[in-house]
Amino acid sequence: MTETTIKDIASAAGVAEGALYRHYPGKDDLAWDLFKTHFTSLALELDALQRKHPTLEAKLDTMIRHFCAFFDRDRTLFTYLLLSQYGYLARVTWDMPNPVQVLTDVIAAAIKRREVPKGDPAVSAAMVMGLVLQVALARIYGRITTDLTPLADTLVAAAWKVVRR
Amino acid sequence: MTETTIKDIASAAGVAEGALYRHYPGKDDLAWDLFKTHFTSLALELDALQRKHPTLEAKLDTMIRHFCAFFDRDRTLFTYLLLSQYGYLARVTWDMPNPVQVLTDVIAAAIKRREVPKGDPAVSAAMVMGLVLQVALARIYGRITTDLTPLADTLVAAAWKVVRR
Amino acid sequence: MTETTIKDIASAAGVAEGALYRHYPGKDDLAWDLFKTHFTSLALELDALQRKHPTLEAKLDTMIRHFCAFFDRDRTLFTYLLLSQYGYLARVTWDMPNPVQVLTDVIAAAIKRREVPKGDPAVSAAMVMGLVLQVALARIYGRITTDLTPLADTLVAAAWKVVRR
Amino acid sequence: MTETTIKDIASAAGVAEGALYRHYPGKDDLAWDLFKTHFTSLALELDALQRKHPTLEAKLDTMIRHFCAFFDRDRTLFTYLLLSQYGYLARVTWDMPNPVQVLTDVIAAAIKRREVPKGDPAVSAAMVMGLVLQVALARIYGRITTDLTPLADTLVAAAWKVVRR
DNA sequence: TATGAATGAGGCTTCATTCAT
DNA sequence: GATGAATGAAGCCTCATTCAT
Repeated sequence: MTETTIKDIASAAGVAEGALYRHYPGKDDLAWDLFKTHFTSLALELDALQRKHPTLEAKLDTMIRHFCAFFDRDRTLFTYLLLSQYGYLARVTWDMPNPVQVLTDVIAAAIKRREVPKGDPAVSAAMVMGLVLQVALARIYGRITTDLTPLADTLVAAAWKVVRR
Repeated sequence: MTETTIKDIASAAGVAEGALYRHYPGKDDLAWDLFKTHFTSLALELDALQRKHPTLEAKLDTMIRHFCAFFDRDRTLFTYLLLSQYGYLARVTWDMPNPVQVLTDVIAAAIKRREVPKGDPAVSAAMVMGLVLQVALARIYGRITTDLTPLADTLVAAAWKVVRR
Repeated sequence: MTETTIKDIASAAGVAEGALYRHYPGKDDLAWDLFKTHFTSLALELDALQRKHPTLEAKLDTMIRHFCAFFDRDRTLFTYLLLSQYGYLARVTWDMPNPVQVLTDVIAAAIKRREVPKGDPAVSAAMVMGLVLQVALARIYGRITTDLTPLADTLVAAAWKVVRR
Repeated sequence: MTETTIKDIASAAGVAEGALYRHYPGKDDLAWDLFKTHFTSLALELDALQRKHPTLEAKLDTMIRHFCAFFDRDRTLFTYLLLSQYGYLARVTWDMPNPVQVLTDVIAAAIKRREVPKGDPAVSAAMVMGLVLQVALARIYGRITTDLTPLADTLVAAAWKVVRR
């Protein structure tokens, strides 16, 4: 967020501006760290969840519900991640835990074991991701007024249809 | 774009900084006008296209193909719209032509004439929108290497499944 | 006036900005010329008037009445001269016709012919000048609501007392 | 002063440009505050002095001498106040301490107790003010070379004659 | 010769970063 | 270790001046 100043962040954190520089070399590092931490966490959580289920359908179900719950629980953080993603996606490296990658891998595995038909898993993953994120965005901008959790069934069903191609 | 300076914009436009102020009151107005102009155009184009077709399936088909073609033709502009949307979506008023609204209206009409089952058209529209935009984003960030047009069939099929619920 | 732009001046004069540069090398020259012209004129007028009268008392009378009439007739111009004087007084040279100098000379002559007692004529001239100008200023800023002409008697009487020391 | 830049002010104050914005919202506020502070102080000082004396003659005497001393002591500040007054007089409100108002009140009171004849006190105050200020101005522009204090007797005498009408 | 759009230097202001306390 | 005032680079904007039409 370029329109958020260090002063804002510091006072939100309840410390003085200078104190932040004891923990981070600069503003950008701070923001990137914030993004990376939660982006990574989310990926790890999703991955842990999907491992508990054998089929893609069940994996999608648990991951999407987690997403919805996360959104409804901490909208501020989710919004931050969503709105700042464009600034940071370019520096997400391949070795970093990554929600999109988790999704892609899960789909690729399902294709391999013929649970779903062939097709670029990256495309499927993007479609599923978009499905959910855009609904979240619609909620943020008030085009939808329901929380995301009540929509989870709809989203899961849609996602499943999409990956089955 | 906060990281784009007036100087950058001016030199990209081949004029001096001051010249921009003859056309726009300030930087923000310039950026907003740029966004609004193309955002509105896109909505009007999509609307004109959908009117030529009777069924939702055909309407989605033509609109999504238009999207893909737009993306492949002018990636720079599309990227600008996509990346700057978060900053401007909040000031899009209900009377402005709006791609999401076009999609929503089209789906609502299809529900009314029982072409597709009931369901919140705003949610369906968001899902379809997300489907396409996230694939575009994946292309921008290199997770997908194909152009969008070759993926149009896939996207249309996915969108159609999603709206049928 | 630093807060008056060339554009303002041009449109007030009913011409385009560029046209002014055909007559003046620059903005400053224009403003200085405007000041000098009227400043000089005023001095010449005052001088012509004072010559018609033999005594200092009569000279002051006619000059002050002229001042008052000028103020009441063209307040805009007078205000411009008054408010811009500080910016230009420094470049008024000794050979330029100058209202203060006229006043000073007139007083010096009266001292010489013993019409009034000795004393620095520059000080007397300043006092008389101030007497009148500050009342004009009070009028401009609304501390006084009468025009200046009705106050001429008062001003003349005051000025006369002041120069008699 | 439009020709004084923030940089000038800052370096004159021995700080960097940005530091000023911790104390003032903007350049104009800074200049206005500087003016207001000293304008007000002067009024309060003059008022305190005049209260110590019973007659208008004595009040004028002490106030004018104070003026002269102020001028001779801090010519830079006095010049600033004098030259910038035109820009700020318009925003001097009636409830602000004001040297001209002090003078006006003092004269009005003297009229009431019949120390001096009737007449608009605002006009008398303007004349006295002008008397002194114009001599100060003449000093600033070099038309007079004496300091003001040696001229105090002259100024007081002139002022007294003026208010007696 | 007049027009007014374009130029660009220079001013005001913001804010990430530093550093004395 | 924390604070927050000071720093100063860099951005936005204004406007005197130029110049193609």
